[in-house]
Amino acid sequence: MRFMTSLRFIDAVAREKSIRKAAEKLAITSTALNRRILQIEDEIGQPLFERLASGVRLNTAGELFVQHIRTQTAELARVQSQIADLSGIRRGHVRIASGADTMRYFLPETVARYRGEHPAVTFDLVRQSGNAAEQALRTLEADLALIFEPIKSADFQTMATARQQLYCMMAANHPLAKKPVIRLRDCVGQSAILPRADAGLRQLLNVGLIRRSVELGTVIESNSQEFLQNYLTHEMVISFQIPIAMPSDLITTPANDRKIVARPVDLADVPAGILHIGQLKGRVLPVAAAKFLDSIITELGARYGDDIDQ
Amino acid sequence: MRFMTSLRFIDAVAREKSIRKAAEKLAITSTALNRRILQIEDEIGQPLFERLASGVRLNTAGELFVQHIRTQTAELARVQSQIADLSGIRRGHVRIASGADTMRYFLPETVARYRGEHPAVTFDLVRQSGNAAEQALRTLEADLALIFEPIKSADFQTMATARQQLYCMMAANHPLAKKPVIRLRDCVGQSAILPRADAGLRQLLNVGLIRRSVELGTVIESNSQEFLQNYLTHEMVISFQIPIAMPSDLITTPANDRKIVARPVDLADVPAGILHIGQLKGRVLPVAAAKFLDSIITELGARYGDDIDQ
DNA sequence: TAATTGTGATGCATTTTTTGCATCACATAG
DNA sequence: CTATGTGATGCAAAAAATGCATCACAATTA
Repeated sequence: MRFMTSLRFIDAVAREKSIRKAAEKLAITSTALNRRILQIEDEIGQPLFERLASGVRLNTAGELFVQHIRTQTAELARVQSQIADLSGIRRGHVRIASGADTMRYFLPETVARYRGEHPAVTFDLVRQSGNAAEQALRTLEADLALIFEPIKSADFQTMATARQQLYCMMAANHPLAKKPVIRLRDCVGQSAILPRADAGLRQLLNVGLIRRSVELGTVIESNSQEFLQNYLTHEMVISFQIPIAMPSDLITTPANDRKIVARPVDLADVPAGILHIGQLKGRVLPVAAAKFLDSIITELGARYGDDIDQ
Repeated sequence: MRFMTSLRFIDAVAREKSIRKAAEKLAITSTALNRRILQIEDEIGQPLFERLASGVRLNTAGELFVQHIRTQTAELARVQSQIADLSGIRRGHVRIASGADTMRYFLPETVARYRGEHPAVTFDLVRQSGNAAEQALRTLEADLALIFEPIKSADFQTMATARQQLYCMMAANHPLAKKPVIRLRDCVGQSAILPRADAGLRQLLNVGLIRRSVELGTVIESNSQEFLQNYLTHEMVISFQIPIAMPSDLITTPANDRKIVARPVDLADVPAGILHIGQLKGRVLPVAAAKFLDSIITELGARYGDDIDQ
């Protein structure tokens, strides 16, 4: 959209906090970019950026204007998506910010199914922390966010939730694998490998551990779920995971021919955590994004049945 | 705002339903305008207008896009107004659609007072029927509307109301002028000059006349309030008016040195009508318009005290 | 303290885009 | 069938945007 060029440029400068850096990203010279900004400032009647020795920074007027640019950009995308839908073929671009949990299996499967029906819809999938995902909704860099506990921003509008019971994971020949349900006291003295403290799952687990006065032998911490899962076959350790971050058949299929098994942790020890699917409060999503949200909710319903809300 | 040019042009074409006519209004050639439209349509990926022999007409996609243009334009005005307010001097432009009642004395006085405090704010005051005023809010051609009974659109968000008792007006030497309060039965057989049937006041009066089975000798109908008022000094007739459409001192000042007097009609005969002040539902007004709305409410409060709501 | 590095701003020539004129193709009304 | 209106298009002129070279300034580094 040609008429959005100047606005896009200003948004880029605001994000980069530097005209030269933004110019590089936009593949134009700083001269041209600088001129466009000066022109808009001239039209507005006052500067939008403070000029510092190290670059630029939005002033109050700039904050207001950039906010306007971002909402208008999102609105335009919505209208375009709506117009494209008129022709029968759904087009559009859906931007999702999510934690690592859903990036493993759930989103690949759900996106693939949706794209099977609507090949003209493209996706951006950004893995980031819950805080960053909420922030991405606010700056309109993302349309949807999937966040596993906790939600901090008042701007987050939950459109659906899924209760996720904690599962204990281990090698199939691990002693605990014989139990159908794991109690935390069973884990006393076990070596454990855990996600780092900033993960929602870790916080959920910690609360349970403290309540039951159980201490784990935490031998490894990692923010890579793949590392945690693949390590289980190399050492007799336990780990924890929520269903949505596990291969879809790991819980349902008998464990005969599996190297890794998952056993539920008793809900009395650790209550189910909540996966929140939501958007920026008050925003009207583009058709493509709104329909993909429907897909997510349908898929969650098929998987977790009664554990879905809204 | 340079970046709005193409959008403004499209809006103009949509309103004129003709590229050549719009081009003339915009003071450019139809060639240039036509090219801009083709370019936007190309970027959108499908046409926005149907080409007819007599001009052009928005198709469904165009309707959506033009709606977007109008909200975006209004939003931009809001942000600009907000930015201007940061510098201490309030700037902006307020567009008001209103019936004739408030255009006579109320709006001139209220606008003048507001401009006394904020000379950098400019105004558009468009006198039109209630229906047209509501339509102007919807197409974002107006920020505020003042409508005296009835409100028809669900998109109209009432921000304040003022109860307006009906007054009977006549020459000071008219027999009815001796009564402090007029009953409808007093008017039987009197010659009356009335506003035309599309005015809210006329509808209000009609309901009372039917209920009390009173028939007036309607000798003149006119949609010019000035005509009605000024005619009172030339013939022994009565007319009706609401306070907001009368000079501010007509009711309060003793009638000794007046040629025309106003007497309230008993509320038991004709209930008070409601003057609605409102905006398009859900819209966030520019600072200048929002503050002027405050001025209106303050002014109504000063005049009519307890008869104000919200 | 002086040199270096990084920033945004600006004059000028070049490139790109927009505009206007003339004209076409088409539909409708007389 | 003609006259009048419509939007579309080729081409040259006008206007706008861009890139290069360079300036002025501030912060950092030697």
